[in-house]
Amino acid sequence: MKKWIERLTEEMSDAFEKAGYDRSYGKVALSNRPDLCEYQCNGAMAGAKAYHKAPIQIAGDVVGQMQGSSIFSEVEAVNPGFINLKVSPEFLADYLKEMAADEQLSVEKTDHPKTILIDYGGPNVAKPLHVGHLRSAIIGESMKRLGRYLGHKVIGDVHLGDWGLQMGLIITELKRRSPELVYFQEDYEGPYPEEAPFTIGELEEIYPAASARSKEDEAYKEEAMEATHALQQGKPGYHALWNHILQVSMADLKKNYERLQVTFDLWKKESDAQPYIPEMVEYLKEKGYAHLDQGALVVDVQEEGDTKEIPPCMILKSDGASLYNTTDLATIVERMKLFDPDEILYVVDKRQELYFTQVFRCARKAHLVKEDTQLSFLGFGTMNGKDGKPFKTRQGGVMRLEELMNDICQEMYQKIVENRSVKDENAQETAQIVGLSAIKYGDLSNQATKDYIFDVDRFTSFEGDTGPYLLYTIVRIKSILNRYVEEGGDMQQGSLQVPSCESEKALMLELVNFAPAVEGAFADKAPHKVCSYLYGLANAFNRFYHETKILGEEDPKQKGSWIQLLSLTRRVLETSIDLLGFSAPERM
RNA sequence: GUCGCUAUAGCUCAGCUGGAUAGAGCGACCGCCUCCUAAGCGGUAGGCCGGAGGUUCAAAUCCUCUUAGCGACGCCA
Repeated sequence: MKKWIERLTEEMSDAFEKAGYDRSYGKVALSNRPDLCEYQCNGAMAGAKAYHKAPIQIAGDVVGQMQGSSIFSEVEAVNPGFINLKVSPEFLADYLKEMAADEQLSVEKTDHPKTILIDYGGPNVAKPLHVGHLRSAIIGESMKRLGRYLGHKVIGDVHLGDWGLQMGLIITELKRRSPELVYFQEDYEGPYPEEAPFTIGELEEIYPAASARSKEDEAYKEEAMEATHALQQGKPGYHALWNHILQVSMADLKKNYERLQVTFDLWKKESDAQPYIPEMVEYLKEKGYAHLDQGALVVDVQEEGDTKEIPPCMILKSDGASLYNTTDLATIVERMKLFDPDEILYVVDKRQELYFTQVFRCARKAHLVKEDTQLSFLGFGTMNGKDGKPFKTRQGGVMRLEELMNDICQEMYQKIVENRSVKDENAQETAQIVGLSAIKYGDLSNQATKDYIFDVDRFTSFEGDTGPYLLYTIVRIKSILNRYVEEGGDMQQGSLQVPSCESEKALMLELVNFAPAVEGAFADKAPHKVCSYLYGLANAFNRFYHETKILGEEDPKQKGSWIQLLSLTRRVLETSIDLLGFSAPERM
């Protein structure tokens, strides 16, 4: 079905054409003066120069062609040359009926489905998730859902960091604490125990301890580097330990991501890309893409037209060791081989932008990807505390994700309990749902690319532009619809009618904007566009709600129409929050 | 130093493919629960859109310069 705004524009373009002007001037846009009109067309002013006529004259000519339009009920030319439009109520109601009948709520699936691989995890094993991982997970998850809704094949990859010095550090610290373990005995030939010699809690304590020690003790650091190397060479005892670390850590990560309603299709890790490195390096050398510079193997990525110097992309360090770049490039090779994606999207901290520019250029230059494979970067800003500095715990340490979620959900629980007169057995569960909406909406409603202030008080205050407000709106609708059914109403009955009042029409006009909001959000990699749409829709509904006694309506036709409108509103709201990555409870 | 990002109401943020009177939320103030959840709704006050030039019939939006904050800039990831 043809998009709403396209239909309006088509009607307007026809009028321009009939009046003797180019139809390209007929572009219709949402009004920025809602007090005057619903939609507007500014084409008359744009065309004034080309036709050497006063804008108002052109506007008048066009308006003259639009009498009896079935799409617009009011058309008016005003100075200096605006064309103000109001949509015909019948046309609006008909469109919404189509929308309600459409599984996809009038969002068309793309004609050109792409395979898109999104990299939006990036946690390191053995380190707990902290708030730094929050944005990547939340934004990436939303992009994944948006892409799928639009018909793309989207693959989410957590891309675990499991291959750096951190592993050597943990092994070294374990050895220091429990040298008697079989993993450290040179003459031991296995088999190694099934059970890990540590819990996730211990692991999380071991890593920071090791990291701190390595900074003070040079010999210790040396040992850790050797352990890292030995692990990478496949030393059996270390490999067995690495496996334990991975298993224990992944189980914990999965639990945490699940709580965030963030799911990955792939749990690939840096180590998976390692086998691709030797061949890739050989290829880069052989084809002449890479050369030695100051002892390191690099690929030049400077391009004409650059306003600044882009340092070469380093493939191997001067000591011959691989580094992050190597792994990232090898990961691209691996992904191309396994999934042949049309696009790889990295959702990472924006400070890595230059780095990824280098990697992308290198991959493209060396033809590690196809000519038309897009490599894209969604760089997000820092999540700051109220003081404008990176978010910390009260003690000044790094805030663990689990801790943050517990705090917020606890806060939510208090509010729910305070608000309920009757005891709600599901209060804890509801608190989790509402808490998650607060966190996710709080994050996503800000532009991804900017730093933002995560103000716990604000997000837990539940007023205004927040996740809980949206959930509250949905719960309200659910409650009315449930009662309607309880009272013997039939949800299948009833047909949308022409709006009965101004606030109802406003609500209907909001509903129509669902498709462009979703499409725009995905195209611009900007989930906050869904948020602002959602907030506008919730506002429009609440206004309508306050003016209308839905269940008390005497006229069955009118009541049935409103029920249909509520049902559609609910679907749009619930679909939208699902695209953002959270859901609504039954009651709150 | 070079390059990039940011600057909009007291606070937190939208708006930036140029259009009419720059919008929300919070906070402040004033109203609204015999009625489907008041975690709601309506209203008032609050702005040289960092500054200066320029392009244009029209600039928060585009261009140049400038100030301030943040960030990135080969052997970390």
